[in-house]
Amino acid sequence: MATPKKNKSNKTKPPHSKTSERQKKPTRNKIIDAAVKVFADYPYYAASIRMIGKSAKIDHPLINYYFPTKATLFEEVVKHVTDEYYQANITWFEGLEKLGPESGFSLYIDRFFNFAAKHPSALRIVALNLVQAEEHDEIPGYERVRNFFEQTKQTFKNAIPMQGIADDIEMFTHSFNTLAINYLGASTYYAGILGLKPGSRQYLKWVKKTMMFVLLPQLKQIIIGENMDYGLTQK
Amino acid sequence: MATPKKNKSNKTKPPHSKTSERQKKPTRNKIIDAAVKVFADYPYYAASIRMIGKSAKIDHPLINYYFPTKATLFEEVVKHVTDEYYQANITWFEGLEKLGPESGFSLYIDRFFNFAAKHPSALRIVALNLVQAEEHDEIPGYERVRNFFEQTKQTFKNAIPMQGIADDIEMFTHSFNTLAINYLGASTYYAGILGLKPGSRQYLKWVKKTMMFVLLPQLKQIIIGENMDYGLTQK
DNA sequence: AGCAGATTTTAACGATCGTTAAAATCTGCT
DNA sequence: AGCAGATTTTAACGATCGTTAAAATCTGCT
Repeated sequence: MATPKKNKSNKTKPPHSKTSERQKKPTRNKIIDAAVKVFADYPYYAASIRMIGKSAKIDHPLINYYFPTKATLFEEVVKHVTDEYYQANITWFEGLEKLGPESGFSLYIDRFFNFAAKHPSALRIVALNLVQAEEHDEIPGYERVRNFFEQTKQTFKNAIPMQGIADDIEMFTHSFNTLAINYLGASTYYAGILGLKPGSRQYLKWVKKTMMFVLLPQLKQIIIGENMDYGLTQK
Repeated sequence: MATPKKNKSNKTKPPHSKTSERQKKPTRNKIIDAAVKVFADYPYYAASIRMIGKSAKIDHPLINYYFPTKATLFEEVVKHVTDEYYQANITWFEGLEKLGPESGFSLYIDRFFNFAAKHPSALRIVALNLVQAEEHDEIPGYERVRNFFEQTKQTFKNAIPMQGIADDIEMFTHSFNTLAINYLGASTYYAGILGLKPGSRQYLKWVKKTMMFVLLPQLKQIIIGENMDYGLTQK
């Protein structure tokens, strides 16, 4: 079997077409885009190469021409969506340091939700593949799913000046991520039990209200270093 | 195909054997037990009848004799583990009303963790099957998974006298459940990113600390009806 | 002992899966 | 025009899936 030409080093540009550069969409990109959608709907083992082929409107063996195995494709997809998320996440912090905890947190959530509405796949893919059997082999791209939390924690630490102790910051970011992944990545479930539609303004409003209700006090504690002592100090 | 004898109405007791009643374990129970384990490790579509047969040490078509379809078996499993959880959850509240929010919450979590250590399947099965594709058919037992949150909310409301408004209680229980399902039902993931072992004392200590760190202030607010005003009041 | 029904085993079905091989077609260059 | 290599299509593979049918075995009763 011939291997596909690596079109990185020898960039054979299309003669600067008027339509957007992204418009010139080679097959490989079509496959990635379709795979992102399918893997956002089905966990790794339930998603199939044939589903992706159908979604991309190509014959499914063509996928193996660009990605030798299903595992390779999934890794590429996880890399794609988590990188996208990682880059966006950095921008959500811009200017927040001037705002104080409450309005800063509020604006951060707004930016976050705005991204999630446009790119729902990242959180869904993480949510779908986060739970793993203890005794069995890992899913191919699982290392990247695992890094997801660590990345956001670092971005948070770098962006916001904090006096809180490291443990508190870790507890905060893990809980924020967990709630975000569930409420946005599994919105069908949570909206369902609330009697709302997953993408509706009402539901997103509830999620924001809930995340601020639950996490704002702890955020204040971390940022300003106050010890409000909710009865947690042990000594 | 013959249908299995319903051994509910005509209880053909074994002649009160010395060994425990549960010891007399007909095939049906062996299948349920094996299915609980397999469905706690693999999401619905990834788990197979053959895995369950192997785990129960029976030939796999025998499963179809007791459960006509995989869907029927899964529903039975979800019913089994959520009922078990529901019954246990009620007992965890016993005596808490005398204790005040902090020590009460602490004791509740201890009881909860104790149960989760002995019966890890319920939370794992919920965690594994909670995320659903938006456009496609539901998993067979999904209605019961969905009811899971509603049940615990009602138990909480009945057990603890509260002055908090309904919205606050809903935000609290949903967030508690979400964190509990993730931290205990997907412990492999979270323990992994913390560098701890999923079932270790250290990890469980971290989870408890985190849940109290995040949720105790809100619990106090709900129970005693105080309005501590973390900057959330809007009017 | 012999029967009837319950239970278990064995074999096989059609469907779907990821992957491979080979043929067919397209593309850019001489 | 004709070639070489890249890309796409077609057909098929072995493996696994849930389910069914039929035979084999077990169980309790007369």
